[in-house]
Amino acid sequence: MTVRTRFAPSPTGYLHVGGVRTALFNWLFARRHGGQFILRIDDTDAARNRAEAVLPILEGFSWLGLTWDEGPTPDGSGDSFGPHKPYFQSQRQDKYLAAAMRLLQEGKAYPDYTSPEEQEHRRELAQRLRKPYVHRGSHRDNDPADNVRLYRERPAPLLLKVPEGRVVRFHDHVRGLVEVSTDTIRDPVLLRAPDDQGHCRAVYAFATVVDDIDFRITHVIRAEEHLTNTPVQILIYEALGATPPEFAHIPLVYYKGEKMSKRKLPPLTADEIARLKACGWTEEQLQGRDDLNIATVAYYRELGYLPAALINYLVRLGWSLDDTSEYIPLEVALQHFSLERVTKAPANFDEKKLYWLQGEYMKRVPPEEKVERGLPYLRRARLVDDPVSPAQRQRLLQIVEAAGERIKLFSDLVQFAAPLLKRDPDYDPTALDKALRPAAELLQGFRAILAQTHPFDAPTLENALRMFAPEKAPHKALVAATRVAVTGVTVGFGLYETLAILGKEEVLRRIDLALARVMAPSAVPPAA
RNA sequence: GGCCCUAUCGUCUAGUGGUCUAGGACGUAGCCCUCUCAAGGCUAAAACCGGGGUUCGAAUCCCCGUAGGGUCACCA
Repeated sequence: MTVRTRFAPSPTGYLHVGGVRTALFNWLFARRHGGQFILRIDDTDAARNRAEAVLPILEGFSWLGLTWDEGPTPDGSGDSFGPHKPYFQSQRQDKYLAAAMRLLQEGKAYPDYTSPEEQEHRRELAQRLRKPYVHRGSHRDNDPADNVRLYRERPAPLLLKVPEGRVVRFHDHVRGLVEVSTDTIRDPVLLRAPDDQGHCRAVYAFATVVDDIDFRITHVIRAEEHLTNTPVQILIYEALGATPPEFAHIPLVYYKGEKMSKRKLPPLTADEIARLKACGWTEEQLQGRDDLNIATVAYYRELGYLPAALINYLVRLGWSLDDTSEYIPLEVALQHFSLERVTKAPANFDEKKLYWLQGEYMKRVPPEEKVERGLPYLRRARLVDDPVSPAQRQRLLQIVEAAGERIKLFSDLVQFAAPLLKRDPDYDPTALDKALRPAAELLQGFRAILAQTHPFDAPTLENALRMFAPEKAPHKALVAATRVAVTGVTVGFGLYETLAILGKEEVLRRIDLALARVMAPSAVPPAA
């Protein structure tokens, strides 16, 4: 039997990194065993059933390269592809209904007419007696035929009849043997009470089992929060006469010691907002993007992370290849992934480590690609024309090559290119004061040398500067002063490369500009 | 509260009774390299939750605590 796994997100409008990790484990497991990975949209809850909320999830998967063999079409139109379509639960209600009716006729399910007030009352009573409340509905022991008739006349929540006095056992691939007494399991709701249109829609726990049987899912790999759900589902499998799949419950992803929840998304810190702004976003634009968040895939995509780095980070979160490997490209993970090496304890999401891995992957990206993928950020920051001229592209390539490993994120291109692409440098007052002013005369002297330098390339320039200021201290001072003069700031990639890229004319112009600022400070009266 | 799960450096992890004076990585600190910043090199600080067993021997097995978490929906 070929392995078939699935990931079943509900359409929330964004892709959560915790969800991606779960999906990734499913994907890896299926691919490793030459099986299929299926995507299904769990939208049984009408309130969450928004077509436009599916697309960001599909786009996220496509961006990450996690391809699915069956499921929704990638365009988010609501269509599906694959032998068991449709793959939207909202489009499969007839199947749930049919399955539920079968259980009703067989006496394995029954309508429950217990009022919510009565249920609440019983719950309170049980609480007072310090006993767990295990709900059993009103018509549990009726004759099945009577129940069928009754249900037709007066629909109500349809409940599964949980067998009493039994122990449900299953072997979890991560947790080991799990055992639960059925006496602690309430009769679960299969079908809801009729809604305004009279439809009795399936509840997730039921729909998921019907679908997993239908789709021939062999391994259910999901987050640990579903662990206590599993015995109930096994009971549903049994009632439906199906063999339950294998289960593996992987630990949750935490953030700062708490579950990285879809509901309570941590707000962006000032630092994170600043990083987004550095990508060219404005405050107003960010207001409307509540999907940009340390917990969403969109956030990392926006900042200019590589999908491969995110994938590598996520696969290492709760799984290890061996005792030393950290850099684990997808192909390698694919060859070695096993559920046996999945950890049991929850894992904290560490942005710093993700950032480091990103750097490792970025080292292997060719300069041309860095330019290409940095372009959207440059456009947003209005640093390049659209479309980019060949000359501009050439200059960007020089910048990328000079910046080298300093470019960790594609969005970093903005910060390295901006000082060179802007008309005039934005002079940082502190830098001007500290680095330029004390070395102004030195710089003036060096300016004359620069005017004579031929050719205006990095090695020649370095030579020229070293000849002009051979002593260590003046050398350092001159480098700092020149850097501030031509870029406005104290940090950046190699000075000689910077000068060469700028070209002689522009360098001289900028030096004059800077010198004018510091040479005539007395002319500017202090602000009143 | 009931049921269930988990527990090694700040963080991610290796470790499946002796090779553990516990290994790797991120992060942190220091030094080196150096025109600043990155990158790189070297070094350092840093952990087996507590208590009982079992055993010649326990991070590893068992029990009890403790702490954290999940779940108890006509949410998924």
